[in-house]
Amino acid sequence: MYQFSIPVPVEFSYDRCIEFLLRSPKEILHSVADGKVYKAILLKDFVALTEVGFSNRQIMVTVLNAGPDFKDHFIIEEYISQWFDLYTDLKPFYAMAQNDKLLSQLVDQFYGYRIVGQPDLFESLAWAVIGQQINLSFAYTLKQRFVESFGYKQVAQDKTFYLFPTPEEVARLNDVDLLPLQFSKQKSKYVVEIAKAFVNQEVSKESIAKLSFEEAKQKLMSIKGVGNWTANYALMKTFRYPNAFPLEDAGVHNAIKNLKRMKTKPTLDQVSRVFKKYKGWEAYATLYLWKSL
DNA sequence: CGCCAGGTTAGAG
DNA sequence: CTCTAACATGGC
Repeated sequence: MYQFSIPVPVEFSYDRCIEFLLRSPKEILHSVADGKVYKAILLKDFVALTEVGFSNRQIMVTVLNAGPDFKDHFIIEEYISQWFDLYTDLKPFYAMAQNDKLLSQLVDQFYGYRIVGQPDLFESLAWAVIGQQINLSFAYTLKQRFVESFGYKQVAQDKTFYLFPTPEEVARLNDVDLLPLQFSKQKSKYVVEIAKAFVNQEVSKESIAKLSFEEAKQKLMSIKGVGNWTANYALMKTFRYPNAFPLEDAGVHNAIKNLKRMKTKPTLDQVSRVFKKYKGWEAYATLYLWKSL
């Protein structure tokens, strides 16, 4: 095995991020045991089976199936840094949120909680589409079936590691494959459309990373099935824009309704008005509002 | 049984 | 540009 560590910012709580990783028992792309996370990470010609722990303010990484001469550890370091959003400086966000009625208590209570994301763009978009307009529990059921059916599986050291299906694999699918998993026709079509966009090289993480925020959003929304909510979800979870904002998100609406003790959910216009205060930090405001639910 | 869920699209006004 | 119906199925 091969071990290395990653230092973390002061404003980082490993425990809060683990809480998020534990939010569904049906999660299949990682497992948590004894405070450690187990996840398969795809490199160019190697599936790294990693164990992630935390001590002395450092993320401790063990690549279970690599030798001491392992050369690609920096790729895994980059992946994990993106996964836990270690590059974002949260000081300005906390300074703003401390004085905000809706957020002050939340940022105090969940200090150091970061947007645990998806460094893989296809996974991010496909997962967002899977979660469109259905409850989270059912969304995890669909994801579990999808990954078990079309993803990569490897068992090692008593644990099962899965990789999300690749665009190449998903581009070959259609209704006949996905309807039995209880995807709707619409969801099935969208997921395959997205996969094809990757295979056609119409979109890729690298090419979209070069664009501006607005251009990236438009590019993502040009894919059928990717609307404003999904595009912003990916901009937040994959590209790490702190100003990405899924305006239509039902969770955000419910959080505002609860915190402001409203009788009904706010209109999109009211949500926009609330978020005016969070300009530049919409993604993190969203995260902490979600956490309030 | 009814309402809602981490929405999107196409079409009408 | 904004509003609406249709999509579609489980969770509670």
